[in-house]
Amino acid sequence: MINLEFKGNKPIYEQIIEGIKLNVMRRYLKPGDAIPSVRKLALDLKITPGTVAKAYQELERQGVIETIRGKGTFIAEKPLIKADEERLDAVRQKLKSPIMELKMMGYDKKLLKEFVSSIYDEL
Amino acid sequence: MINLEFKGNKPIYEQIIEGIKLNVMRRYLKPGDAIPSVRKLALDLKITPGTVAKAYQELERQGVIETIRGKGTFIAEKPLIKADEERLDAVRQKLKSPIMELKMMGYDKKLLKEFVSSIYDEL
Amino acid sequence: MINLEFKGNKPIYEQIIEGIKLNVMRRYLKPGDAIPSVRKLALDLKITPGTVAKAYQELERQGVIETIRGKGTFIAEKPLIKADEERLDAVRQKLKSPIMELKMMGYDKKLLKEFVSSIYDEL
Amino acid sequence: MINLEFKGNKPIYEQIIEGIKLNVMRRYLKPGDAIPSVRKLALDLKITPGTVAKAYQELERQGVIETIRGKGTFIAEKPLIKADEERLDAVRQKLKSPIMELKMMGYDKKLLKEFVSSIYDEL
DNA sequence: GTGGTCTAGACCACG
DNA sequence: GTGGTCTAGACCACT
Repeated sequence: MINLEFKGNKPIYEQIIEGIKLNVMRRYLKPGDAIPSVRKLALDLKITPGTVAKAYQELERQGVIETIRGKGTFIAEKPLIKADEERLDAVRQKLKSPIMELKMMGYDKKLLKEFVSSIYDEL
Repeated sequence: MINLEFKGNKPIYEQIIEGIKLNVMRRYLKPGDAIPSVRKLALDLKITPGTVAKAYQELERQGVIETIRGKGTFIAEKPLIKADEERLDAVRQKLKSPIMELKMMGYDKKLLKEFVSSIYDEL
Repeated sequence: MINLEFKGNKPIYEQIIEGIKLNVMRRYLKPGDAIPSVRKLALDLKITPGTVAKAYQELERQGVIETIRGKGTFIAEKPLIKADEERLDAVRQKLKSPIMELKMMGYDKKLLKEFVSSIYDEL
Repeated sequence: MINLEFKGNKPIYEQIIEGIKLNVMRRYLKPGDAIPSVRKLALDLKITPGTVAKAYQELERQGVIETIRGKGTFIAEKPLIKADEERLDAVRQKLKSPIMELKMMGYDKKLLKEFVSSIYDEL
């Protein structure tokens, strides 16, 4: 369900966050669905529970999942993230540097659009 | 010439790298131009020379600048970064996560393209 | 495991790089094997961790080793260096001057080949 | 007569040394021939006289050239370098690291020999 | 003057 | 525990 890449700089817990989000976007996980417990997912992914817990905390903070004490963890009713100004700006910052690299590689606006489109479709 | 953000978690040396690239893209720095010496830029930015040196070394590795022993550092004749497959893949990975966030916010492909276009134009 | 020569003018971090490569070539270190942590190797070699870190980063850039965040550093699955044109040209440049010296000493092609063969076998 | 490469790590004075030696090996400069004065060569190469002086000093130390006070500098009668143990060992050391890189690139002994042969022929 | 290397410490995020 | 980053100094070779 989630593929981890241990080499590379991306923190494991962030990969879990994105993995869950990907499952939501692809409708493999729907609002109300249960997701594995911290312990179970940790076992499946062969990592320590602390790392999974960190990911779940962040997902809950973002409103993607909800934990119900004694019952488990579930996909939120509206797992969409609100596009508020602050969040958009953060995304803008994250996009800035790779787009700059593409520009340095000689990519014009058209090529850039195609490039991001192809990534969008893969999700 | 270069603005540093000490708060964020982006390493200072990376901010220097992007700052120089930005100056190159905006044609404030042209091929053959000298850039500030390691020590001078360190003084200007109020950081240690080692941090600037690290940034310059990475820029040289990428072919953006060239250092001439005992003389200084200069913008390369062709400060373009080679668009080899490996590098493109790295950029792809970097773009993936913010694009995913936009998708989670409900952005469709058209909005995404507009968004990245506006960032591209700012550079 | 690694012998350092502090007198010579060869940077310590380069000696570490070559030392690791030597261990890989001689199969003392195999793909997947862990190599000493930055701190441990620094203690062993009686140098500062920063110097070891610099060596490890360059080795990773060359694809010889891989670091896993929070876990350690390991020999890559395929610790071969890619023989792209750029790298071959760099090696060519490095070989040029010592070969010229041999020629000045009266070495002909046959002797030269024997000489480099004997070095190759030592590795 | 001598081509300098300002970018790249090789010191200018070493490039001069090798340049003179190359001219000797190719018989463009023969024993007894005069070579340019420090000042003239410095002007030609557009560098400072100190750098040329450093190169000439080293060449004289190696017995390749001879300075006659008030008359100028000349190619020695026997500009061959003696192949003593010490010097051979130094060359061996210099060859070691690039040969190791070739081995890491997958070069076998046969390929290595061809590689050095081609360099030898270029000189 | 220049950049390159190294030391001896420190703090941080990650697992 | 791990590696990554940064500081505040120092010494070196080169031009």
